[in-house]
Amino acid sequence: MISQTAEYALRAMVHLASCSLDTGSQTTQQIAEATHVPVGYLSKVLQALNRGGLLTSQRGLGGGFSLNRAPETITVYEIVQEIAPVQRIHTCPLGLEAHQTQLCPLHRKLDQIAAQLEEAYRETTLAMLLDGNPTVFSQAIPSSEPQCRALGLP
Amino acid sequence: MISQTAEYALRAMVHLASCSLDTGSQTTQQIAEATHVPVGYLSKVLQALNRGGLLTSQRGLGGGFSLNRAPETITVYEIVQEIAPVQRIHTCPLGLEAHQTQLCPLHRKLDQIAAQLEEAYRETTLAMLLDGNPTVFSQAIPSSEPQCRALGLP
DNA sequence: AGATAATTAGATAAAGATATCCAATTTAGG
DNA sequence: CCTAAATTGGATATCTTTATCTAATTATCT
Repeated sequence: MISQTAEYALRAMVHLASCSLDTGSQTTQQIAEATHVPVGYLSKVLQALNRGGLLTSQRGLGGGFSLNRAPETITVYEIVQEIAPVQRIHTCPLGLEAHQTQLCPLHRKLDQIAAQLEEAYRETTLAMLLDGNPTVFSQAIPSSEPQCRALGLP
Repeated sequence: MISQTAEYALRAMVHLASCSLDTGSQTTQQIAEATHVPVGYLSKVLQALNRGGLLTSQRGLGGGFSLNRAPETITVYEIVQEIAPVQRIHTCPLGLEAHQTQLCPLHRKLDQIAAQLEEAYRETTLAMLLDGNPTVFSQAIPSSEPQCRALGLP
């Protein structure tokens, strides 16, 4: 349903959302360890999210990535759309002239379903994906390892 | 949202459904021309649908493929499931022990959306994808070229 | 039985998604 | 101003999906 790359992007964004309350920015390394995503690949994904205006990046010592807006205002739709957009069917995949004005029933239905999928993504904000229990985000972290509290990592 | 292969499978099934009323079976060649799918590749797709019990095949002279059941009883879900199943999320993609019993909010939500997608496929039968107007299927075809009336081809 | 038409199966090629690695650039701090 | 830390970008490798081609098998009709 969603590509591996989009899954990585969502993990990273949820993690950054969970960090946005206390810590400032996170390095690619930290995000990679917290979300179990290959660091080299994650780097590309974060760059794409940055270009899309969802993140802000800071180079140099003490730099890293952080959310550009509040988690309540960022939707799954925006993230997915930046990485691997939902393919709507606006013109006939067979390239038929006759179907340019109106798609055949099959493609009309498939596009309806794609629209429904888009809608589901649009309705979901990052804030909704943080663990409901607020204490989870305020309690101290015993380990020195990078954590992903939103994903509930040990 | 759906793979190219699944799209091909759906086209072929809709075409066969539209043919199921008058003509009997259709050869791979005929289906390929009607649906604009590469014939060599379509062959593999039809084999898969056949193994899945959605089609019946007949070898030899006068053979070909035809639907195994009535179009009203075959759903898009069955077809998609045979070719490129919707990936539900039952276990944590990160392989975390702690998430085996309960997924984190992100993956819970993604699975909910996958379930909604499955449901949309389940609700759609092949019969619904035939052109609503019954006259389309009873009128004579002027050309000698293979036709795809369900897809509204010229 | 033989010829023809059709599916089946295997090997292989091309394209796109996923992943890795390394050099270049930027920035903060001593 | 120099060093360490961090992002950025380019080149490249691997895997999966998509697609092609060819030989083998099966079935029908004359």
